[in-house]
Amino acid sequence: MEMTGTTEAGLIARILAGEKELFHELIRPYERMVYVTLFSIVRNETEAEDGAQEAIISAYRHLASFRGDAKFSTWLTTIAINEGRKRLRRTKGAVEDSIEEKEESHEGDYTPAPLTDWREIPLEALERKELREALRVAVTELPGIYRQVFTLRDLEELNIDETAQALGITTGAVKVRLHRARIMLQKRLVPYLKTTAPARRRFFGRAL
DNA sequence: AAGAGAACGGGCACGAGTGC
DNA sequence: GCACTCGTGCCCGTTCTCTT
Repeated sequence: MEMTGTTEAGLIARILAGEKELFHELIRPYERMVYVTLFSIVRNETEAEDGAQEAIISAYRHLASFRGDAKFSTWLTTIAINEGRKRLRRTKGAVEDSIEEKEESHEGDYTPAPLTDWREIPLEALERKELREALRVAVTELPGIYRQVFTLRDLEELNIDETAQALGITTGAVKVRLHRARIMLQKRLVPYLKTTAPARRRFFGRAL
């Protein structure tokens, strides 16, 4: 997922200079990240796929406005988050940030077909299929503010600062939300983790 | 290779805000 | 007034980087 700054900056410059076909090369390493970010907000696969497409198109259209102050991935994540919030407002007809609320409508819509991305979580230690499924469900059921931080930080592996920038919150808030998200997940997954202590330690650290 | 300092991340205590 | 949620500030441990 990492690209060197020079290569990335060079690609962007060439795209802006007219080599539009290079945009695919620029965006490819981040496609999965955009989708997972969208999914963490809308919690609906179809909406996440559509939103990811829209976010990528939006990134292309607004590429000239990328100043390079932050990493491209952070900028792209912000676009994905905004797209997700827009879709959430549209589908719910509710106020912004209603993602914190219990989302009855989406819970009804949600189909639990496995996300490919979940197999790539640092869960090689979590051998049991049922545990992986339980974790996926547990994360899906986290309150929105915690789910977003957990997704960006622990699944997308953004650092604290990038996560804070993407969500428009302080680094302190990121740390606390992440800590609390892990504790919530821990409580939900205790029955599944009893026999996988090493995995528990690796994934949840001292929270367990 | 070893030590020093910086950077980063985790976690706790505390206070503010909110709903009952 | 109390319980609960949330964010801020601070401290501590770990990892990384630089210097000798």
